[in-house]
Parts: sequence; structure tokens; C-alpha cells
Amino acid sequence: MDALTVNEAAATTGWSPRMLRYIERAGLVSPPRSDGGYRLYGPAELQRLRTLRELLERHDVGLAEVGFARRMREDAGLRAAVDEWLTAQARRPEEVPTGEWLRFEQRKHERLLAAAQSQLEVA
Amino acid sequence: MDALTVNEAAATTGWSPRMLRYIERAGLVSPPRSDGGYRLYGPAELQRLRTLRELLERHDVGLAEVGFARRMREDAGLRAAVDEWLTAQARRPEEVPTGEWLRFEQRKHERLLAAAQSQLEVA
DNA sequence: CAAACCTTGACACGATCGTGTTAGGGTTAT
DNA sequence: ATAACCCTAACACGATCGTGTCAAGGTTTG
Repeated sequence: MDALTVNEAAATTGWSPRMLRYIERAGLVSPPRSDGGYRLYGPAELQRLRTLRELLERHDVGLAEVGFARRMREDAGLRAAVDEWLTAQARRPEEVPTGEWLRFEQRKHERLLAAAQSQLEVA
Repeated sequence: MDALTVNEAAATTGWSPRMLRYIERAGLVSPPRSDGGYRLYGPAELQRLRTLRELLERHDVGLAEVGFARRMREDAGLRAAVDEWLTAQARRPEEVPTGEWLRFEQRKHERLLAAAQSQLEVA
């Protein structure tokens, strides 16, 4: 069998087994199961897990946010509602001071980086 | 003056003053300010606050999620990355993409990347 | 069969979200 | 001028996110 179990998949993707289960519950990567219920990660799932990691790291996004993007993609009503609301906002560009929001995001990012840093220093 | 202050705006929109400030910080509704720094909510902002409430209640969405949708809309690179990841998920591996489908996806991706590029050039 | 691995469920813990409240200090309006 | 209102910053607090770990029990495999 060329399918890996959770621990093996974890070893080759950089996720922990715990996170692999969490990611499945979040509806992002759901491997098929063996007759006994074991998760079986094939090449497709492994690739998705690696690209998911890339996506989160490079764009400072959370799993829940990707899950929300997925929900928007699948729920046309939701997508339309959110899109409409945001579009109305965009029609008033003079009332959109992006500076504050940017600084807010920057501070959040700085906090995340600081946390990652101290994490590394411990290791 | 037909602009309301935070407490007045809160009274007519159903939000608390605290949440009005929080919503501004989240980049969702940013009213102009008086010379002294008071928030001044006009009809446009009031309407946006009411529709925002509608949106959250009807679709069980959080403020942070709407903020993320906004971020995706404004950051073409992010949008392209998330979109690409989710699209790959939808495609079944055994359902080998026909030339037609593949070319369609490729063109979409190219458009998204081009948008990201021009976004960067502006900055 | 038995060791090694998997499953779900739970407790734990720091970080962020959504929200209220309070403190110290300016602004507006009467 | 002074009461009433606003501003930001901060503490607090339950809920959820992201993550680890442990327990009790089923599966795979040599």
C-alpha cells in the first residue's frame, strides 16, 4: 500500500498528527479511511498538506480563515452577501482610511513574529 | 449637523459604542472625525452598520471573517493563493483534468497573478 | 498472540475574538 | 465654565483557535 498513516504523513509534511486530525475536522484535508478506520494519506493528500503549510506561512493566514474561504466558495448566498457588503464599502473610497487597519495588521504580525522568535530561541 | 456621535449611532444601529470602535479598528466601518477627534456617523455609515449586523446574524459570520474577506479582496496575491489551494481540493485526482478545464484554470490563475503584479507595482 | 500503531475524547494552555467596564484626560454645547 | 459627552488605553472574561498530551480501547502486522 502506498498510503501513509497519520504519523508517517505527519513526518513527511511537517504537521503533527494532532494537527492532521484537526485539519480534517476543519474540512480542509480529509483522507480516505481503511476498513478499520485508519486515515490513509495518499500522494494527493500529502501534496495538499504541504501546500497548505506554504499558504499559511507565506500569507499569515489561519486554518479557520481558509475554512471560511472554503465556506464562502461553497455557499453562494454567503458569498453574495459578503461580496455585496464589501462592494458597498468600496464605493466610498474617501471614507476608507487604510492606514489604521494596516498598522493594526502590522502590530498583529509583529506579535506573531515575536512569539515565533521566542519559540525558536527555546528550541 | 446630521452626523451622530458614537453613543447616538449605537442607539440607532443596535451596536454598543464599544463595538462601534472595535468595528472601526477591524477596518469595516470608519466614520470621519470632527476636528476634536469625535467620530461622526453619517447616513452612509449608519446604513453600513445596520447591514453589517444583518450580514452577521443571517449567515453566522464573525467580524474577523468579514475582515478576512476584505483582506482577500484587496490582496490579490492572497486571493490567488487561497483560490488556487481550494480549487485544487475540488479537483478529484482521478478525474484527470481535460485540456479544456486545465486551460481554463490556467488562464484564471494568470489573471489573478497579473492582478497581484499590478497591485505590487502601484505600491 | 503481542508489540506497535491508530481512533476518539478529554483536559490544558496561550493567543485572538467579541464584548463590557473603568480610568484619565480632552471636546462640545449650553 | 461646567455638565455632558468623546477619546484612547487597559483590565477582564467567556468563547474559539491552534496545539500538546494523556487515557481507554480498537487495528495492523510480524
